[in-house]
Amino acid sequence: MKFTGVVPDARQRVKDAVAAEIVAVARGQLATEGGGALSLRAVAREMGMASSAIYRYFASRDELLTALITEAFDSLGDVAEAARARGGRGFERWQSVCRAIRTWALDHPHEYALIYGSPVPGYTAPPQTVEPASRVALVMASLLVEAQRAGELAELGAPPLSRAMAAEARQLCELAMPGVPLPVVARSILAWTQLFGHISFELFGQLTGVVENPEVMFEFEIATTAGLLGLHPRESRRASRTRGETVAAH
Amino acid sequence: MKFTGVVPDARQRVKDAVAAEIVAVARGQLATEGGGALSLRAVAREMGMASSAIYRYFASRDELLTALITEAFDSLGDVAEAARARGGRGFERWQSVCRAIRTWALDHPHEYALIYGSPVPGYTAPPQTVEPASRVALVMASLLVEAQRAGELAELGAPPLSRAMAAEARQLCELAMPGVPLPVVARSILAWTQLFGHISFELFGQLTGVVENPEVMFEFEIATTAGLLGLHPRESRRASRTRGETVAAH
DNA sequence: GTCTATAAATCGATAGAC
DNA sequence: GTCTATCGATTTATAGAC
Repeated sequence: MKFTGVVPDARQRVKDAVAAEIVAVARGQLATEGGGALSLRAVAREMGMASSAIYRYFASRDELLTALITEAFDSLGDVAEAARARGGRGFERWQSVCRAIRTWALDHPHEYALIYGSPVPGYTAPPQTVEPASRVALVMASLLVEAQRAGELAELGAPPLSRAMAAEARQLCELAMPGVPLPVVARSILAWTQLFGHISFELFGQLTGVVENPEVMFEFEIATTAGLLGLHPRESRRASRTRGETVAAH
Repeated sequence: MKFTGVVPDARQRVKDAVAAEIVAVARGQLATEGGGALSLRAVAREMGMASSAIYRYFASRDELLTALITEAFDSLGDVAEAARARGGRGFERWQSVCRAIRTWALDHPHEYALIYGSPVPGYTAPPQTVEPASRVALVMASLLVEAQRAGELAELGAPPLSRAMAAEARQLCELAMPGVPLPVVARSILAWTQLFGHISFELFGQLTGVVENPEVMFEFEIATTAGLLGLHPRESRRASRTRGETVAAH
């Protein structure tokens, strides 16, 4: 009943389990200390280990931080992909994904702060974090690609993009949103920064005293940015298509 | 030529000057350490003082942090108000203020991170920071109030707000934007979170690999959100007013 | 109002025994 | 693979001399 070689053996599995527990404890300390003050010793203390033992699993504090960051991005990516999978079509799916992202952020405020807040001073994220970090954005991009294919994107009647902006949009279109009209690509970046702008403001306390109920505001923002993209709720899609809506943009 | 009593005397002026220098040195250290790791001793070391001497000026680390935060908010508030003063009218002034805010952020990335990034763990901002923090938002609100008065706001033809969103907008309207139509008030919050969402993403590195030239993107976003508010560039104002533009919301 | 000295902690990382 | 011990640093904050 023992395996060696290709199959990870028991030794390796135990090692992985301990590493996972270290990350879990570190994640818990994120709440009280913040990412910048993450301490290997404190993690070891909480686990009842000697601080030096941690170095068998993570070569440095930065490496543990990297594990935390990729874990957070992957957790958010999972949630976004799950919301896409069960989110219906068109506007409803867009709404479902946006809500899922916000809910994840509210449920994991410190992990959100770690990946979308101020960068940890003295730490630079290694290239391995790029792929997990891009998952959420790719989910949103895929929604627009599929909506376009399904004919669910209303004509925008938007003013033409500036030459420079068109170049930006073209690049991103080829990279992640093939087939989507350039004005929609351009606006999708706006929707993206808007979405996370709201969440950051809500989570970091900038909305207190300004907005009574951030969720109400969030729903309004989802609907408005979706409208900017030509993603309309089912019942009003035909109406808005014939209206020929436009918004001035250089 | 000496005054005492109501007028701050020389002694007090010297004290204020030293306090200002402490804040200035601390501001410099923000760059390398980040707000969470701000150290009174490091400030004292750089100034050639004993660490204990700092306590004559700031009772604790948190108090120095508060000074840093209010200073940053005031600095940004000054810049925004100056941009409003010399920014022309309508769309051009909106553009001027948005650009000024972004420029300030790019010029003061660590102060921006301090006030708009992840909250410093274990620190809660005292009430005195609220007023400086609200200055930027009030500048943007005042632009809309004046544009409305001057008849520079195009009719939106926007879908009606949900009941809850209308209540939010009404409250904010009475608080900061009297006379501005509720749909514009609602969208102004969207524009606000969008603006800072872009800046945070740009500054915190979320745009790398996605947007080649963030400034191009920013200009597009300014134009688009301004359009959402009914603030159009001068030459196209009449055209867009007759188009009766709409965007689905709710 | 600035200094020295000190208390009582914290930290990352390494060496070497077992 | 975990331990003890250690190096060399860091920190906030206070006490008390001058």
